Amino acid sequence: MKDITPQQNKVLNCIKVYIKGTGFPPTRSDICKEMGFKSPNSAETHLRALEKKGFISIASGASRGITIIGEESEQESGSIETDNYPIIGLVAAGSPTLASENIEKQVPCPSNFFGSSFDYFLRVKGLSMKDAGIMEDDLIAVQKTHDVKNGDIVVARIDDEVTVKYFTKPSNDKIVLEPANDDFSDIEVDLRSEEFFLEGKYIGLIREN
Amino acid sequence: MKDITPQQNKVLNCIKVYIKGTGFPPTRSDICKEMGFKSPNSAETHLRALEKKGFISIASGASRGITIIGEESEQESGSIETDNYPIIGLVAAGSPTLASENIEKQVPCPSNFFGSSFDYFLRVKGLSMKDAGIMEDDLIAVQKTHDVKNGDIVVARIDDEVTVKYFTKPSNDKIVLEPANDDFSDIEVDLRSEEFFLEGKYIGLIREN
DNA sequence: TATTATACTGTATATATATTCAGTATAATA
DNA sequence: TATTATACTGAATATATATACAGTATAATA
Repeated sequence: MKDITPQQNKVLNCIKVYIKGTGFPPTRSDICKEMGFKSPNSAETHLRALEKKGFISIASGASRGITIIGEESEQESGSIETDNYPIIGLVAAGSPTLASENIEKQVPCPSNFFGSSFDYFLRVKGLSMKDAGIMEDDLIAVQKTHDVKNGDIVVARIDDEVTVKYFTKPSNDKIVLEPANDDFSDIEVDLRSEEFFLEGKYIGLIREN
Repeated sequence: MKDITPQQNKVLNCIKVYIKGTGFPPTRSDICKEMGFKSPNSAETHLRALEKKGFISIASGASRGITIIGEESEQESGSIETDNYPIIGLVAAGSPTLASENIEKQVPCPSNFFGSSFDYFLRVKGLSMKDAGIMEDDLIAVQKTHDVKNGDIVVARIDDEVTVKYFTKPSNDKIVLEPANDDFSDIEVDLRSEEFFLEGKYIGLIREN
């Protein structure tokens, strides 16, 4: 990061203030108004200088395409590593992808909250794991992994159907998914004929009341 | 804040994800690409609906003039209001005091994690609330309050015994504490003869596996 | 001394973008 | 039944905006 000049610093600051105030970056013209410039090119050259020095990035062709770089780590002393984790709706059919249209919202959560790391929250539908204390609309923290043991609670996909169950693999070509509710029956998967995909492992649970 | 439709929620999230990724809001066209729309007017009408319902504001005439409303903490890059909350062991006898000898450990947690604010975590002992999905060793977030309604799950103390149960107050001098497990019976408290203290209200739950 | 970076004004323009208008269709509501 | 909200396609357009080009001027390098 090269040295910033006082004037460039003013411009950079004016951009930050603008974003804080409006939620989106300024145009060249906006910067002119804020700084008192009379030509949009004044803003342009400052932006290019700031870009060259690594303080901002400019999306080519896009309007208001200014991104402030390196402002993530403004953490106070003693603050904890917090990340945003997406909540994904457990749709009956289809993979719980991280595509934006499936994301209910992002929630902040300390990354080591459940001991093990995890990748996303899945909103539970149905009561098939009721006796394990997993209720409808609970959020389960899911770690994307294939490393599961017998007895683990897993998120699995069978023929586009996503489900949360106890995992057991009694033989090499067979997997049994066991619910924790007498009203439901075991799901037996023959790996020779059926498609089975392990989405991940249950790490922890959150219930918002 | 009126009800949001699932599709509008998807659009709102797509905007949030876009801002998170780029640092500036999307254009109508950007939203179309993300959502798979073929007409910019699809994005436009969704934006106007979201604006009408108070989820966003739209700056007239400005490009990318979308501001997410009511997400202040997430707006500021990275820093989320995180507090340390004590975990208190639910000992059979005695009040769940915040005295240091009762504090198992402090856990970091965003202060608005469960919607409502809360004061401490209580580690659950026993299975009396099993059918409500509250299992042994779960952590329940407790808000110190006396403002409870019939049907709320509360943390109560009767003669030095602390318990978690459903709360009902059928008459002015009687309180019934109902377990969520057929193996346990209701606790009826006669306020004229017995000591009853309401420690707080159940706000949410965390399970570390 | 020539070159480069800084710091501007002023004009021009291609295009990125918001926004309106005209439709179609479905479900919910009054 | 008429109306409103939702959920889209498709086309058209005024303007908001990035960006290039032509200058001027000063200070700091090499």
